[in-house]
Amino acid sequence: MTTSGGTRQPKYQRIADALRAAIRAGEYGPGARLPGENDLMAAHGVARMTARQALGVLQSEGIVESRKGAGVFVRSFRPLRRHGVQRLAGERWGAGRSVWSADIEDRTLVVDQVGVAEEPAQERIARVLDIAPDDAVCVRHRRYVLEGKPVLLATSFLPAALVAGSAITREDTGPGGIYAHLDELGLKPVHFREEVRSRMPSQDEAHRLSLSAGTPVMLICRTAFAAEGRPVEVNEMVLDSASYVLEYDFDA
Amino acid sequence: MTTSGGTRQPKYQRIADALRAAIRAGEYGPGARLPGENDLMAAHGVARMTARQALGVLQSEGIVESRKGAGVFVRSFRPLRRHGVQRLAGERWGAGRSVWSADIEDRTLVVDQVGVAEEPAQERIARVLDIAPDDAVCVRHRRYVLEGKPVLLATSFLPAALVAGSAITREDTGPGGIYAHLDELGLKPVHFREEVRSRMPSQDEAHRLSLSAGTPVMLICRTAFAAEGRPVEVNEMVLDSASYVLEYDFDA
DNA sequence: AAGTGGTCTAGACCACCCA
DNA sequence: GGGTGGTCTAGACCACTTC
Repeated sequence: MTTSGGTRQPKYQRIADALRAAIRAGEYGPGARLPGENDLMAAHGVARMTARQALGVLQSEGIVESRKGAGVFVRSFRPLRRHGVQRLAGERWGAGRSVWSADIEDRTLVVDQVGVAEEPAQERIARVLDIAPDDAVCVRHRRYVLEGKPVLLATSFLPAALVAGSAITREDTGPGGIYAHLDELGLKPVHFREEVRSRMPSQDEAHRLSLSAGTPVMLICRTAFAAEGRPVEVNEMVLDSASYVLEYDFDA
Repeated sequence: MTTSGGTRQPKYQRIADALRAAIRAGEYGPGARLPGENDLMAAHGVARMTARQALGVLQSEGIVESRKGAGVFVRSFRPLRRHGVQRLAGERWGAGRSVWSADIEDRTLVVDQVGVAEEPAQERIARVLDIAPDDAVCVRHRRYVLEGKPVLLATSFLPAALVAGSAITREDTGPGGIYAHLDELGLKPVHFREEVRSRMPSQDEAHRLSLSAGTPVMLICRTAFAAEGRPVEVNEMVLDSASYVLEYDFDA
């Protein structure tokens, strides 16, 4: 080992580390503009691509966001809180409000896009709903927007045989939402299972949620069960992870 | 506009799209090796950095993984299932299977690293535990490993005043976990709250969990409450999102 | 030893944002 | 119009894996 030895670190990492430390120290607060590519080239004596790579590190860590022609800025977060358990308490959807309208704090979620279709069930959906593959399912898609920014994509699947002719198959379900209508059909959901994952978004998801680089999505797959364990709905949700905190309360 | 016109797309995106489509079509299965930088340069007539950028897109989407000196490979996933509410898990609601059926279980989690310390409480911890800032807390850190791969970092915080002298303050707690010992102290947890988020990992987290690029972490902050709503433990967990599916079961 | 991905340079042109 | 980030080139050397 020579005198110079030690842990060799790439230049772009050193630059990224310095910027990250400065951000953590509060030198650049939320929304602040970072030194640009030209600044970094001059300050550290590196080529353009190296300065870019340094900024790319922070971007893919999700702590920084670039705006074309404007600069690189520190991101800020103010997540919504989603209550997994109480939000589905019977009182709430019995009273004629949609479950989502129970959402949260002083900011309001708005449904932005709605689509309803009848399709043959994909295999994994058929398995969960306990129906034959290619049996028809009612597919309801919605996008939710918070203060102009899309934050949630939701797709519900219901066995078409159960909901044929009901308001569930129409774009505007009227008051109460899906669960109130299932109740009217004698299919009141009494149990729920939610499975939560996280991954980086597909291109399509990133586009539909206007996600900036370095922002993962959370996936919630919720299955609603009526009496006797009969699955009546599968709801696949894609959430902007920068906009949500999920909360689950339960007893030992 | 010339004959070539149309929607202008960057070359690296076109290349990335082609590779992604090939992977989705099953042309490259899990673990398969993709065309390397040199292949892409030749096949598409682009410079090295452009080929690299294309592969970088897939890497930060988490669907591909590069191994230095070896190549770029399609990633494969086999997540563990973590049951948030154990008492309700099982066959009771088993009429419909879960979406990620097949896989899992029978693989064992092993604790890899343990550390115990007494420290002044950070402000956010003090607030949750309902103690004064800088009151002493017992901090227990653990890392869990699944088949050689670290998948979970957990840090527990308990008010030092409650657990002083008990086995909880020792590295080896002996038989039974923390909750059994809390029970012996008359502080049996009867209620839990879990808050779930997701984001890209810090450098430190990525290193301790051996995460490859494009892999977010899930964060679970669990608070345990004893009788009368008294908070007795806060457990902050950092999970490799590629290794976990969280499941929550609850009644309406 | 040959091939791979990782780092880095010194240029270039473009589209976009803001003053 | 001047500055910004986004794309792209044609080279180079290195550390690493694989054989």
